[in-house]
Amino acid sequence: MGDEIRRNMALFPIGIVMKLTDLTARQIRYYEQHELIMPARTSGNQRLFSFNDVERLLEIKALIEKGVNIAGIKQVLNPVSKESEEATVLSADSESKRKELSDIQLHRMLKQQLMTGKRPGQVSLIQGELSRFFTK
DNA sequence: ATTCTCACA
DNA sequence: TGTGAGGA
Repeated sequence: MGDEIRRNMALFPIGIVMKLTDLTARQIRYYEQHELIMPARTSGNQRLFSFNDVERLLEIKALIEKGVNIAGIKQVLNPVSKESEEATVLSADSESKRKELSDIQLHRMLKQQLMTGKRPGQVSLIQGELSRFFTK
């Protein structure tokens, strides 16, 4: 896994990212404020995005179109803690561990469903069951 | 020509 | 989220 450096290499300015993602500069900056992305900066304070940032923005865009809000996206997309999920499980006691585990499984299922765009007839699950995560 | 931050007749 | 101001 070595070309991860290439994918995380800051390359393009916001103008190009706008065309690549069909998002407005406003939206891109807004998502950054909410820590959904954290692009690099040039010495002149200009944002520089990597391939990963762009892909991430595309995922965010997809989720927003699915009707998911920032809080929800934070749950589904969490690069800020790839191992925090497991850490949560490891640091939990037997009883809460069972709960945390089911949460993580549900978490992954929801992500898969939202990203894969499955089950057209159960959009209610996205607003109902998912709200459980948004609120808490 | 581009992007940045801030603020809202 | 849009949009315009004012600066880099």
